[in-house]
Amino acid sequence: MATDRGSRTARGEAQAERVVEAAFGLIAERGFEGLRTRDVALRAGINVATLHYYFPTKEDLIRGVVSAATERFRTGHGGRDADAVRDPLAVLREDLRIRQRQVEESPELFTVLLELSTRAARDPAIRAMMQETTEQWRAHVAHYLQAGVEAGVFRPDLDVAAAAAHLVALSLGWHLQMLISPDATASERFNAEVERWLIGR
Amino acid sequence: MATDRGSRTARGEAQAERVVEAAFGLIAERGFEGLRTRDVALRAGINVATLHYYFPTKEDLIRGVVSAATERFRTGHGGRDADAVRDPLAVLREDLRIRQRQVEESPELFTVLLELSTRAARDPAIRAMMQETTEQWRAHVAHYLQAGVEAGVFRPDLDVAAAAAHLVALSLGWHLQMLISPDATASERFNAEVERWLIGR
Amino acid sequence: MATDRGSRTARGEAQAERVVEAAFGLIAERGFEGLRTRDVALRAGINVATLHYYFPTKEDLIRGVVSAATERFRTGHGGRDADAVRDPLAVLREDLRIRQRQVEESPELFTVLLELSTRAARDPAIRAMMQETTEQWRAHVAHYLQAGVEAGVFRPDLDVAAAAAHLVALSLGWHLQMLISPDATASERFNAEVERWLIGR
Amino acid sequence: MATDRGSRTARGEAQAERVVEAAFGLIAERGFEGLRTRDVALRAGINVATLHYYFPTKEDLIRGVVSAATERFRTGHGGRDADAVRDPLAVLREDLRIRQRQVEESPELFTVLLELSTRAARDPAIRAMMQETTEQWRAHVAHYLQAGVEAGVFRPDLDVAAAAAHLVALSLGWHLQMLISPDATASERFNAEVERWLIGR
DNA sequence: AATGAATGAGAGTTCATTCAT
DNA sequence: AATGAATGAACTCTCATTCAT
Repeated sequence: MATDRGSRTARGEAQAERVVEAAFGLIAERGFEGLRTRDVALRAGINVATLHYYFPTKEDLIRGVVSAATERFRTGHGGRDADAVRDPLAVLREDLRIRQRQVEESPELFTVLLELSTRAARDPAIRAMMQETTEQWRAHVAHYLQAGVEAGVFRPDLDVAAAAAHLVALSLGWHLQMLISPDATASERFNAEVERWLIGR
Repeated sequence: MATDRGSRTARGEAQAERVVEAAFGLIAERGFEGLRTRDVALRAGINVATLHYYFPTKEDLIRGVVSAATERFRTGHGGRDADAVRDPLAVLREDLRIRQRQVEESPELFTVLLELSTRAARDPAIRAMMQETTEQWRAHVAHYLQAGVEAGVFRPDLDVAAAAAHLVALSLGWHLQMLISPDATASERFNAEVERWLIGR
Repeated sequence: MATDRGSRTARGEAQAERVVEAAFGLIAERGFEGLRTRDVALRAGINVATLHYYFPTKEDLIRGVVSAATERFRTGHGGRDADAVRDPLAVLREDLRIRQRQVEESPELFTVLLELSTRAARDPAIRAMMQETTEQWRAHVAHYLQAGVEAGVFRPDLDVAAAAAHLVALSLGWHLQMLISPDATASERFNAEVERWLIGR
Repeated sequence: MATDRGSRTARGEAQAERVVEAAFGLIAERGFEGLRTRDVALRAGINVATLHYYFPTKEDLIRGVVSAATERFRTGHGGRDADAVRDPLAVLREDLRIRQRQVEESPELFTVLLELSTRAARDPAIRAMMQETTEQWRAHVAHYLQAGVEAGVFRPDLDVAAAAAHLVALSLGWHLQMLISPDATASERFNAEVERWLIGR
């Protein structure tokens, strides 16, 4: 689903994904500046011309990477908890834990997302894709924060909307920090402080 | 002080700064990918060869930009309040307000800092410069948070270190969000929520 | 008869002609430089690989176009008047009129022939085909000019061979002119002058 | 004068001309299709990058060639006979002879001009340059034809404008013919016939 | 201190052609 | 008879950098 060329064989689809995967890895390693179509093709085990067969321009390829990266990120927040939230605090903890694990297990995802963010400022197509992702995330957070307030688990005076935005920004900023100072603060104390804030003691 | 070539005439110094300024602007507009020495020289009103006289390599120029950007950023947090903090809450508010104003008045600064962050992950020299900056910032925040706790303005159980890291990450994440969704949440409600968190009602 | 692959089914023949037709159109529109097998295939409604089934190489395809173009051109000069010419002046006028109409109705033919001419200088195979065409044309003109001289319609001292070559060159040059200055001179006055020249009043 | 970059050293100017010269030669040899910037640079004794320093795009280079070719062609028709024409018939003969010599001595000029003509149909900038050239040529011919009519050397009923266009087209067509059939008709008989036409016996 | 000219080493993209199916 | 996929070889153009002046 990286791109949506109407006619593409199952095999072709797999190839395209392999290409995106290769590009993803290279962006993680060398950033956007260091992204060379030739290297992507090499890593994907194909010829540059073949790469262009799947992604006519480098821009298209990058869009494919954005699509893959945001989708991969999305799987982080469970998503389909559209209705009831039994234990809001547990969900919050799980959420923080998932993010933590994601950063530890696949830090490249965040490196890439950060690279993409700088592009988002200039490329409307990318911006739209990333906006949708953060919006979903914020909505997800707001959902269980609201449930927590109603259940009396979180502070009754919590500004849910602001807090959700706050949490999202916090996560983003945390990851950004990690790029600059990989040896950052202990996350346990950090998370504990977040809980105290939301619970209000 | 943009760069530290010991020997440079006053006029030369001014030229070098003009060049860094030009590079800064171009990074803000087009990102790192779009940075061309030729364009920098053009904007600075000189010849490319002349640019290379001042900055032998592009890397040198970028280092100059990092240095200028971090310095410009540093002026944000008052800095010289090394000792007493009369009114911690006022300082917090002032701090949040300053950041807000900075984003509004010179958003390029953050765009550039974000670009630099992606580089920091790969370039130790840049990383060191950026680490120092965020470290100073965190120390500054921790300083007045501590004062606030001691003065009984903030929650007595506040984990000052974690909260300081939290606030810095929050700011960074907020700016990052702005790049993706320029039409962000109302900052007043956001700030109010931050205060409630720190004060604990 | 576009190409001469002995064995080709009726359907295959039709396909091949459709391909040549497409190539012809594209040469007219974009010239030789702009001729891409992919585009030809697209316009012919088939796949590039299929095109190569009919025309193994691009060169083969071009030869097919030459063949089609010269044949189409040939239909211009009546041709089979091998023996008697009743009214030489009428034939001349008809000839000039036919050329005029051809240019107006299908200018692409001349555009393509011109493109082919530049190739003829370098490709002996093409040169041979084009030589034959112009030679036939010249012979046809010489035929009725001779008849006209004998019938006393044209000047008795007319150098028939030279005049025939003259007329052919004139037509070619005229078309060439049209490419450069599409808004050319009125053809009536032009034709009248040609008549005066041949008749000698 | 190939291009008109405001600031260019005498040496730079010479280089640019050498490049155009090289391109001219290659077009003559291989046509437009065979024109490769790398080969042009090689023949001019410079690096491809240097070529692009003088001519940012291939299109620019081609325009340079057009400019050089038309200028070179223009020197054929004496030009500055703006006023009196003593001996129109002599001028005509001289004109025909000059063209003949030009074709013999530098046939590439015509090969190139023909290549350019096909481009003229698609590129307005080139078309304009070529139109101006043929227009000047036609005006020059008309000038001495008119003088000849007035002097009683040429037929009194000669349609000067049509005849001038006729002569220009004739020359163009003649050269075109030469590309297709290099072993063309004897030019003396051809020229004699032209004279008879204009003189009217 | 400054610049026009020059360049090596790519970069992205194109294209005729081939091959497995 | 037809096609999606694949490729080698090239092509135009770019860019940081150098050098002579």
